[in-house]
Amino acid sequence: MAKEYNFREIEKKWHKQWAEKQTYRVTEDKNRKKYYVLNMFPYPSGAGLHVGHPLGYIASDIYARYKRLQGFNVLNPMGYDAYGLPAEQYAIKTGQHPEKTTFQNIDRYREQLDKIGFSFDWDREVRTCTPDYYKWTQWAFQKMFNSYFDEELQKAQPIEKLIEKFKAEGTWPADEKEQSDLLMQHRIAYLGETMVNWCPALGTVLANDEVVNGVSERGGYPVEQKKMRQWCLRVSAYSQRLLDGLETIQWSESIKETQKNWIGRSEGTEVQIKVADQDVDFTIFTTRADTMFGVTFFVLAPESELVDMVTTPDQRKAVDEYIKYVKGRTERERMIDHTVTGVFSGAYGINPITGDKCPIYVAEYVLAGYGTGAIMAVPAHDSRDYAFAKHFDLPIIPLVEGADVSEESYDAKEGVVMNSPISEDKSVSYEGERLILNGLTIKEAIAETKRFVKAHNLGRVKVNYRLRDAIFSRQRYWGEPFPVYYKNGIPQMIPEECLPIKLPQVDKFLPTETGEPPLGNATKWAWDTKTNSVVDCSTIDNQTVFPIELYTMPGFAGSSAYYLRYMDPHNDEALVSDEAASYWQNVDLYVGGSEHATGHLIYSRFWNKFLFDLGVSKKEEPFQKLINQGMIQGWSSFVYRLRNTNKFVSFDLLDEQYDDAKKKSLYYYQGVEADPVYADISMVNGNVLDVEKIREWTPEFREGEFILNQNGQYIVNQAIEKMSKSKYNVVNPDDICENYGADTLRLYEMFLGPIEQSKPWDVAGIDGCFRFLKKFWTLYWNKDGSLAADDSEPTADNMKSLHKLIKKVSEDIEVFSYNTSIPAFMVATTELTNQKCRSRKVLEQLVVLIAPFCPHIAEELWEALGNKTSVCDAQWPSFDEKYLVESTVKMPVQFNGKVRFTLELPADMSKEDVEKTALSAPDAAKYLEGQQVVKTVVVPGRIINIVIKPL
RNA sequence: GCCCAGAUGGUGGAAUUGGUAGACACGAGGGACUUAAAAUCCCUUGGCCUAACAGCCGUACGGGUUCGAGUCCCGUUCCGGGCACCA
Repeated sequence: MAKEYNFREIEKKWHKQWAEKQTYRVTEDKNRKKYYVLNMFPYPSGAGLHVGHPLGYIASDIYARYKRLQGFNVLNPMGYDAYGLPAEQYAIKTGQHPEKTTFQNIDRYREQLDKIGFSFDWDREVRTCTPDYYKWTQWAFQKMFNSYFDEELQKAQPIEKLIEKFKAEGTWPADEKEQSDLLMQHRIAYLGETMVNWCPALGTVLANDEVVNGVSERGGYPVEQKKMRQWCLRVSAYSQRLLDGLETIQWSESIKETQKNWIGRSEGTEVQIKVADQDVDFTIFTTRADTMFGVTFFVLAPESELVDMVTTPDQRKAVDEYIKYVKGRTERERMIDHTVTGVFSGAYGINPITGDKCPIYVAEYVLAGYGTGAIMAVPAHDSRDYAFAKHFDLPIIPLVEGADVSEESYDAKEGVVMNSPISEDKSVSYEGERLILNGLTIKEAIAETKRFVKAHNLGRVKVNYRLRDAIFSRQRYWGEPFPVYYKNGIPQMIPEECLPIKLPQVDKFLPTETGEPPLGNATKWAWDTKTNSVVDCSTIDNQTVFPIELYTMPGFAGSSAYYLRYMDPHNDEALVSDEAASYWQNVDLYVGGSEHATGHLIYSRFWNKFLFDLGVSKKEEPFQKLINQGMIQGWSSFVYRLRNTNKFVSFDLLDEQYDDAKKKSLYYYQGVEADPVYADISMVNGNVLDVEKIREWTPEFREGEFILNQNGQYIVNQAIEKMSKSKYNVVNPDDICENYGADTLRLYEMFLGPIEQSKPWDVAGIDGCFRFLKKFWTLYWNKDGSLAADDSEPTADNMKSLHKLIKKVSEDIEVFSYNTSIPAFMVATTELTNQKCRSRKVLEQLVVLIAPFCPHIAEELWEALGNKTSVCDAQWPSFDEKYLVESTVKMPVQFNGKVRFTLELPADMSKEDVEKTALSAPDAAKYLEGQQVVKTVVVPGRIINIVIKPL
């Protein structure tokens, strides 16, 4: 009786053994080299894991196991990003405490994860919502509060140093409030009056990366601009370091590019502009200093305080009206609608280069938050200035030879400069020198203008960044509370030794009736400075008892330094001990979705750089190598209901019409429009709906009438979409584990395609992987159920098959090309089966090779082969080229009446031997027969080209 | 508009990095075993032409370099991603 591949028993057995023997426990071991593998930890949602989640976990698990087999001490932890909006919204709806639902979800996640056989060290699990974890989030915030960014040193320094500096300068104010206000302008975590993205529907502010196309990323609600006092993190101070760091890490080019765009460095020039007939001047920022001769007007941002200063009395009314109009527009409107608007301020600015007086306008196309909020307009060479000039009928002066600006501006930075100046009297002389750019290329002209402006003190060279400070306050309940109380409106830090300050209980999770954040509902939320403890709000006297901050921290707070906590998760003295941080350094391999490119991956880098400045983190960059796993999409199924009826029509009976306005197809049945309704994929087989099953699903279907096609089937329409509960296209990994086993699931998820690519889940192919594992299993057993391995020496063919595989798999794993290893496994297994390989040596190494991919079957076979230890502690086989290469003819080609062919030979052969071997190789003989050797060329390595012609 | 990454059978995708394009898998078709089904195994499967052998064409399109191009260079088209009144 052949031994059956009973994956259920095998997997159960090894899950138990791994847990009992703590196979995946890791400790710092100075004698071994470390390797740190990390997945972006999941938010435990109520829907549980779907097959898309484990994709990255499996990929990193394979790598972690591979590294361990290579002798590295591998840290591969897992935890939960447990604070988040969905739990809070669920709490608002049901009254259930978010902690309860979050912990339930975590248990469910853990159960699902355990089934897949990951090598996580669960002793190191972290949850961002537990006090022993968020103590260190609060601690880091306080450190940021007590630090400033020293521009010269380009690093964070204690705020005390700045106070000393102010005292030495004599600029340190006596008043406590003034002191606080002054320091606020420098602290890395600071309280600022800023324009924020306010989302009324969610009742909270959002960070820039949480707003997409003017609506909230979550829920798609409108977002408006509002001025609020908020906690902010001075991320912008680190712009240059965030940019420079990208050069030192191995991330995909596209993510690096995204971050570069987000940071948005632009090198330019700031120039002082005097306002004519007024005692005011202002600064403009430009990257095109070469176009100073083409300036025909200036523009101020409507929000700029300069507007008020320069506006002349007769234009006051018009300007005020315009500002009112701008304020009435939402972020969204400004984004979509680019019609030209603006108003003349009545004032004129003097171009310091030409001496010309140019009108100053106020227009919303200039943004207050970037540069200086004021620009010089060069309509000939900037499309926005061009549109504005055309609209207000302002002059356009072309400055580039051959550029035609009659229809549109010439924005390119290529060409030769002219009209600069038009004539000598159009160029102001400074200390006897005039700026002359004619004949220079644009790039040369920029450099020359910079030099001129600097030399004559007209302005300065300036680098601007688009990256804004992160808004760090949220008007929510389910987040980290700030360790801050207010004394006469001045924020004070709760003493470090009192941390963590725990999230208070509330009876309602909504904002209070007076519009305060949900923490306003807490009755015990005041700080007593005498006892250093949280006390009842009713005792607030603003003498010794003060109100505590009502805001909570945003989602990225807890996820910004979690990788450091995994190094030393139970330490209550420090975020991470110096020993642990020194040993583990930083994450070697980080795996997660690319959707975090401008969120978590920026904040985390910022946070780590700050901790690096403090000496807590030992590496400037937290994640050395980053792999972005693609999304696994689901197949959504639609049935079509005739409008205003309860009739459902088979998809193939519908007439399709494309609607240009809506950019989608509409469907009709006998002239009646049919609307798509999601059907759960479990009710669909291929594209045929199980009508009986869907009737059991919901009442609307139970009563429904189903109009079938002529084959008596109901056909559904299918589309590939993101896997989501609401689209009823979720495939649960538990079902796959149940029917095929975790090893097949692991293998199949990798086989689906390149790890970085998004691809639809398609169960059809899973049988192939399952069949392979059965075949692999069969290789190890005789027909009677006994082990097939013996002590026979492997044949040359055995070694060739094995080493071909070792080479391929080792190379593939290094570059995360697992999907191409799997065919290699299949081929090798077939070859060894055909060779009737029984050699224990070969079979053992084969088990080790598959162990990272399919740990359960590997453990079982490893044990069956007589090993007492786990296959995890085996050694990764090394590849030896000598088994691979005999001489093989690569490719004969004909040209010019000659034939050239290439032989592949072992690498360590001498040049003479290569020639001799090549000419006498059996493969070559058939080509050489009756031919004359014209010339041989040995290509470096082991390729030889032999040119021959007929005798 | 600017920047980045892509395009190979019916499908997912291979191709030792310039050397026999289409590995492996799915799907499809045919066959074996079986009373039947499932499972398993074998064969065929880029296109055209052909009874077959053979032959020709094929890696989005157009050029180029090379003895040789899916791979390198130039141009075009299309799809995906990022940024976007950022001066």
